Amino acid sequence: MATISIGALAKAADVKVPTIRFYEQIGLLPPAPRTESDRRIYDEASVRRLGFIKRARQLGFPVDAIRILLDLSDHPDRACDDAFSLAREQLAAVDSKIQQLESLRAVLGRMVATGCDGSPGGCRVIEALDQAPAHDASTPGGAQGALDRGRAVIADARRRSKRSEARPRNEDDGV
Amino acid sequence: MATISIGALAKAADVKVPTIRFYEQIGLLPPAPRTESDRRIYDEASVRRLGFIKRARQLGFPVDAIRILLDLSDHPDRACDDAFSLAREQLAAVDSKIQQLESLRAVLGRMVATGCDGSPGGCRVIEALDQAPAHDASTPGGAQGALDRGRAVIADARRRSKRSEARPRNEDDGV
DNA sequence: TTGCCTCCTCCAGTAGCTAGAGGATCAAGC
DNA sequence: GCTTGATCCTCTAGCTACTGGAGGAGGCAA
Repeated sequence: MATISIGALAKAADVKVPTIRFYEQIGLLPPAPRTESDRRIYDEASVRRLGFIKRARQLGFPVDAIRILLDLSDHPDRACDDAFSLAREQLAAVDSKIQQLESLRAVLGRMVATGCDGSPGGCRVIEALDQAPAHDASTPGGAQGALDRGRAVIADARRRSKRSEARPRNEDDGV
Repeated sequence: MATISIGALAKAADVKVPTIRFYEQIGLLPPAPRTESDRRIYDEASVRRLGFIKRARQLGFPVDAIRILLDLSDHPDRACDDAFSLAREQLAAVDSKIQQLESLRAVLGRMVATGCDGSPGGCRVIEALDQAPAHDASTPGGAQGALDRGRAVIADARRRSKRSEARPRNEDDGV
């Protein structure tokens, strides 16, 4: 049977050598048989398996999911419900990431679109970060809520400090 | 001046306590002054600064970018070109991430849409991962190229092994 | 005083690799 | 046979941006 080295496998599957060792370490790839001089040897099946892993990673499947997918791939007789629910989950995760990123893009787009007039103290980007809630369509009680909470906490502290002294030690006094 | 504890600051800015210490550690927040019993004390400015950081993080700015943004925010007299190019870069990064995710979604969508007929050995998800290039519109010489490379490397190894013996030691022989 | 809460520092862990140190082995050319 | 450069080995640490826990000290109300 034709065997190849780890470097050749890396080239064949377009994956870095340390990544292959890493996959072996975390159990995605089985421990490779070794030569007498302790070098890993692989074959065609290894290329296929590593390719499988790489494609799954490209699709964003987390390692734990890939473990299950590999297991299912090794046992094609089993029902494939698990594979389908993993794919569905992954699809849902990708969908929600896209939505999040699109609302980010809207905010960033507005920031950038307002333009920079070069006037001192008038940077829209900084201004936006200073004041605006970043995006809270999805987070009830989000940024604005945080601002309110902030003010409430500070006011509270102010009230308390009138009654009992806080005795702060700041950077001025010695060290 | 009203001062608050780290816990109160955390609540005010809706950030976890260890995160605040972490931000201090990496220099996003200045070292907080301490009480006599070594507890950190904060004020309204801290709430604003932490809010600034939080909003920037929500927009996906990396920490290094936030460092620059904070610096610009501290010196409003400076030109804000840097802030704008950071925002533009971030917008571009978000855009490209969205594009990548959308092509992923297409592949995953096809996987899921073909449905599972429950027949053994016929799982479309596994099949797709086994064979199909995941998505290589953006990567010239991507998955298909890798398959070809794989075959070439294996063929090469086969040829070589005919000439010089490879003497592999596999799991069977002792140990 | 008791008990609970918050705070402190330090360390380890998360995901998925990637890079480097320091050393062994291999293949090719002379 | 010897040298040279490529490749391989293990082990460790680093990356991002936090998060959680251990073990101990301080603060506050009843």
